Amino acid sequence: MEGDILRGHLDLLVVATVRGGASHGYAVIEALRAQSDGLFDPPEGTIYPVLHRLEAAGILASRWERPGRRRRRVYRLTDRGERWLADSGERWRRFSRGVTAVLGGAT
Amino acid sequence: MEGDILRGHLDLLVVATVRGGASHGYAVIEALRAQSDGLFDPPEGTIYPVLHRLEAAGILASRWERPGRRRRRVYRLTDRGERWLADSGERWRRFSRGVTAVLGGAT
DNA sequence: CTGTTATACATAGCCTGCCTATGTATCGAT
DNA sequence: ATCGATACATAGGCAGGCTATGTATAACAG
Repeated sequence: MEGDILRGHLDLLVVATVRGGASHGYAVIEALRAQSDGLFDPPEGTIYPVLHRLEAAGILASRWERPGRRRRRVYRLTDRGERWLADSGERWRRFSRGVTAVLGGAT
Repeated sequence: MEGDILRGHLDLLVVATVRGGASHGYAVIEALRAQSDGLFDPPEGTIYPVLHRLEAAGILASRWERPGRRRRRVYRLTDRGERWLADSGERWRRFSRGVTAVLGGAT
């Protein structure tokens, strides 16, 4: 990956993939890779702690499932998570506009 | 400011402002604040180490100036810095497209 | 049936880099 | 004289993404 470029934006990406249908940790990783066309490919050691943190913050909620014999922790957005996602999306757009403005015609 | 949201992108922003005419550290801070419409307002303790790091990396070069009696460290882009800026601008656009793609219609 | 790969989770510890706090010095305005 | 703005610098805190490692189940190749 490209350094720590996700720093500060990873929570948003993870919540967005859960919102978009990625129900458990492993699926989040695959969704990020697929939807970013291979650009984002975070290791498991990055994603699982993020999911725990987001659950502790009340943004996600989880329950265990076992579709075969293998267990999965399945996540969904809480109401608070929905609001958080909307706010964070707006924050991202502001940030992105800010960077673009600073870059200006320079590049 | 909004947490560590600049993490991983600050070097790009600083180099872009120098490229855009901000010749010394204090001016970089003001340029970032002005050009981002107040969104980015990094403290001096953030910017000066960045400038030192960028100079050590051969991206910027500096010399001392004293327009009055007060000294300034005046920066310019090296040739390598010009190339680095072009590459980093491209990296930023890829990153931005990636995030937008992951957000999808979700927000 | 054994080894390898994919699926699925988890945590300890490292390291980067942005921030807070603090210090120095010059200059204009009050 | 004092305060704010200008201008530089560095030490130390700390969040968070990454590496490394460990567990377990399933599928498939040879």
